[in-house]
Amino acid sequence: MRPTVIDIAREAGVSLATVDRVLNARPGVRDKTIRAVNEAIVKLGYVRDLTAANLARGRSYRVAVLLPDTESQFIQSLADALTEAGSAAATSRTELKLHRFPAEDPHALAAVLSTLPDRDTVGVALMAPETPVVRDAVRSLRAKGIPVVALVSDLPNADHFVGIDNRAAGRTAGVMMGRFLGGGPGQVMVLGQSLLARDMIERRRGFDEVMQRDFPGLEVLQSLETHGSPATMRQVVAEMLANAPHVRGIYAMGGGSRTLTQTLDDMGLSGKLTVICHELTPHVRTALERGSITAVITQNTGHLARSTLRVLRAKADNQPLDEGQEQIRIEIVLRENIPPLPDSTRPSLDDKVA
Amino acid sequence: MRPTVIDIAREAGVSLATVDRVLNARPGVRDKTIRAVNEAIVKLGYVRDLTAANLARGRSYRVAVLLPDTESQFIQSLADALTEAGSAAATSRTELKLHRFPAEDPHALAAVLSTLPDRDTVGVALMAPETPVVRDAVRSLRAKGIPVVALVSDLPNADHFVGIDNRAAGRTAGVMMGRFLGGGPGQVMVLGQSLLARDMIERRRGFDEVMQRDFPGLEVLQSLETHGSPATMRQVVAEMLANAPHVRGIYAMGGGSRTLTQTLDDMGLSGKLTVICHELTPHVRTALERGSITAVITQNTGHLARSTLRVLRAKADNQPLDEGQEQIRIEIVLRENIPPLPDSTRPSLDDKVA
DNA sequence: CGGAAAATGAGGTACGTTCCTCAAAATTTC
DNA sequence: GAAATTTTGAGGAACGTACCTCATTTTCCG
Repeated sequence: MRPTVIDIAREAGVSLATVDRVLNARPGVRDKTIRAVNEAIVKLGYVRDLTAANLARGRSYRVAVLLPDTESQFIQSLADALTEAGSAAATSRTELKLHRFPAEDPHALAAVLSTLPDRDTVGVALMAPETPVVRDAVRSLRAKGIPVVALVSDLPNADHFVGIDNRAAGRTAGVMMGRFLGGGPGQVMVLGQSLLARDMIERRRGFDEVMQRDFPGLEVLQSLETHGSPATMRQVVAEMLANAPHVRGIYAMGGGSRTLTQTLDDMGLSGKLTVICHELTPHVRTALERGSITAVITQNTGHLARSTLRVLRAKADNQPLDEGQEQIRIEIVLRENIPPLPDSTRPSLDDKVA
Repeated sequence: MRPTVIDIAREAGVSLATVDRVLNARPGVRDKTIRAVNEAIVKLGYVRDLTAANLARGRSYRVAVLLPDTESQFIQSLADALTEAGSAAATSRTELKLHRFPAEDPHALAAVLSTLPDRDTVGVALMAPETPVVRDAVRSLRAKGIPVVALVSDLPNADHFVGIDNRAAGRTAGVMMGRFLGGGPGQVMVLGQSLLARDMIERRRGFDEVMQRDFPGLEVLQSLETHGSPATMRQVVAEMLANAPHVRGIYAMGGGSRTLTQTLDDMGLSGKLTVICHELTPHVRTALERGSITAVITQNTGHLARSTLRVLRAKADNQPLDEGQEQIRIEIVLRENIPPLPDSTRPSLDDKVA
């Protein structure tokens, strides 16, 4: 059997109360006694049973996640993943509340944030651009002792960032583009919804870095902003393709992949260009299968969601993180390694619904 | 507050004992009563507190993992990951025992397996080739109600497989090779330690599939077996390169990447060929950075380890799996997206060691 | 309708920890 | 060495669930 606090008390020759004081760093214990207890802990290899501890503490983790209400498949998929991770975590005293806020209204966001402390929320995850309002709201939460996690797009004053290294993601897109085009010659188009968000800037920087250094034979054209509007996208792409006769690749840094592939389809260019984009949404999946998108740089929303919960819980408990586990991978998806949609086919030992 | 069994009892108008019988599927309750309880559960949104349940059950998960004692960096990294995952899981009543067995001696393996039931092990994970001895051992464990998980290389009679889809991995390697070589012309060499293990066979199959279908301009040479011996590897590669003048790419399906890059270095070919291999070991990492390996298809050992534990626990509890989470990704690593080695740099709310 | 069988209730103990109170012992201070 | 202070001990209640026993009620069957 695993040793319990009682074993520690016996081994250290002290009472249970004292062991408890040491374990929970409560005052009123002599150094000498603390040492004795710690030695017993080491000697017996005691490991605190967190499930029992949480039960006794009556601790439960109320966590809030705030996402913009943009109608993007990626955000939708992230929201779904969060909801699922939340309900899976319900069995372990964790409760996740998902809020959506109007993307263009930072004040609405701030308003939601300010109500959280009342409902004893132990942590907040936030996907939002870095505006002064957001920055202040984050600061104020942290001042109240509530940890804040930045989701997908980093916020420098958050406690932790859950998402990929976007600079590296841009570099990865760069190598793929460069190698797939055989190093040149040719031109490459770069598209982005908005060139202001931190993640876009970093992707572009990483992409350029690699293209300049490793593929000087390829000319990277100026970034085009599409503002999330299908019409703009269509117009901008058509114009560019008309003016730049040697375009062989397109790097779509974020969003709008649906409109992009449709535009290319309409122009009869589908499959003729090397197209690299971000986020493996359902639509991008089929585009990959059809061959109208060549490669996708993506981050797994399930992983993002679970990591968010784990990190918030760890922060709430002031426990260290398993950095390796929280490192969100930059995944490269080609037609040949599209992750299968989950479905289980294995026989089980026993099929009763427990 | 979250509803508890007591609330359910009150709501359903039955006693606590009855609720308990329903929750734990014990006999002696009328259908009508079962229905009433379940309605109360739904109505109040009751979620069983697993931490309390496990505590009450006195349940603890003793899990055994068996790895061959091969001195491969991949296996070493897997062993490390398992040990780490094991100690992280210790706080939640899980105990992992790691066994190593002589790779060429299936009987030693069987011997270890047969001792496990005595020590009330609730599940076993196993990385081993599919021999008759192993097959029987697995069958016998399952007959005793102990779930068995196949690690890295699949065993058809296991309860679950933790690892990547090796056929898809081979296909992925194929597309990368094909595209990086611009579709041809040229020759591609394929190396494997042993062409008998299930994972190797599947990788080869996937690779060929893609090469034949999508890159007919590239000639894939016959697979070469290296048997894990550096000398053989060296000889085989040298011979092949001498006989096949148009080799532009090498696909190393498993193991021996260290010897391979060294051989290429010695021959002055480093960086001149497109080399794709498997598993991001420390050595492969540096080879990627130096440019002597072009791309790596890998599976994350941390993920493998954690998934193994989660799956075994779920199987032991007869609970459903989160298929999405247990899906091990086929990761593509290039020089530009090498995952950073973990190190934390964020400021924390508070630095005390809790 | 009576008796047997099945279903339910009441109550208790246990899991390993937290956190509390109050008393007793040890140590420090003057 | 007595008083003040600090440290320690003993014990108990609680967290939410599991699982046990024994008594009581309800239902079923002939």
